[in-house]
Amino acid sequence: MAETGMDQIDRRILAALQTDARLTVEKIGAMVGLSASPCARRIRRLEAKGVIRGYVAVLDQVKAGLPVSVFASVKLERQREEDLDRFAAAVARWPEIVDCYLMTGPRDYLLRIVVRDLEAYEDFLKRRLTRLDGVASIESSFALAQVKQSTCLPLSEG
Amino acid sequence: MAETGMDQIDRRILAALQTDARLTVEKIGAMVGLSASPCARRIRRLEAKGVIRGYVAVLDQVKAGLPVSVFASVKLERQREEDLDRFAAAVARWPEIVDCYLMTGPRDYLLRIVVRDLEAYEDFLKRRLTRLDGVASIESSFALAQVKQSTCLPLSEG
DNA sequence: GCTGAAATGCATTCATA
DNA sequence: TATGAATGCATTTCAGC
Repeated sequence: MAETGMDQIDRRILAALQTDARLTVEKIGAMVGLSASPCARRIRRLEAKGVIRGYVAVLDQVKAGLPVSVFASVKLERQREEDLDRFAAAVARWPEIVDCYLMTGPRDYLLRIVVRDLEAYEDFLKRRLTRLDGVASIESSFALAQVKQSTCLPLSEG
Repeated sequence: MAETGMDQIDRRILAALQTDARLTVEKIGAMVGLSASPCARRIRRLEAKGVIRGYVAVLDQVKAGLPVSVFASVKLERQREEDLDRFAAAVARWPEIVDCYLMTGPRDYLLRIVVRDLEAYEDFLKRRLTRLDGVASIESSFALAQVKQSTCLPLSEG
């Protein structure tokens, strides 16, 4: 099992920051039963250990003018390390791909691609994904709506 | 096409905040060619319009002790509004489900579920998902690795 | 490792153009 | 609608326990 070295207070601090990163250390401290300075120290330590990767603004996809999410599952012709590396490099390069997972099972990757409309997706598919060396097949599924997007991992224990 | 009412400066501010929400308004202003106060005003306006949903801490799933992501595609027995609503309510209730999309095609929902290990997933499946009324079938695919997780939407134009 | 107080630095507000 | 100065507040640091 993975040892995280965190106690219950750390997890409660993380839960608070995953909900609202603008909370003051004083308020977070009050939530977890600590005063400001030790609370700040714990947060710095979680940052230094890399548990906290960063702080970001979360946008509304629709209001930002990018309402369409497409899930594309990709199968490669070969799964040698160099094939995987080349695919990962392309994925990192293209901002339309917002999420990418290496998967078990018959399909190698699952991507989430964010675009303005279906025409933009067609364009991305034709000019980018299908032109990439080593891609054997792509299956696209379209999201009609985002039912839930949580920024909080389920940290109840550890 | 969706009218966002944003100009190029707004988009560049959003790009900066999606990368690092801790940037000072002064630095963001410098990036986009504005001084602190008008830059702050634009940010408040984007918050008020709901383009910016909030500010959150992003965690490293592995270092937080929750290394496993499972994608589950769910098919319901019926797709009446009340069936969809009931499913959405359950999804909102369960913190293990971090993402949920209503999909086109033969499968109704795509979920991402985050757990500590496969045993925890089995537990979640048996005690929660499969027990939910109206669920016809569930197909699970496991992520071996997270190749990319971007917090930035591709805002290049709009 | 926590507390509480003092100091630093940033965001916000306001007067001005 | 932008600027720049002044105010107010959060974070950080430090002395003490």
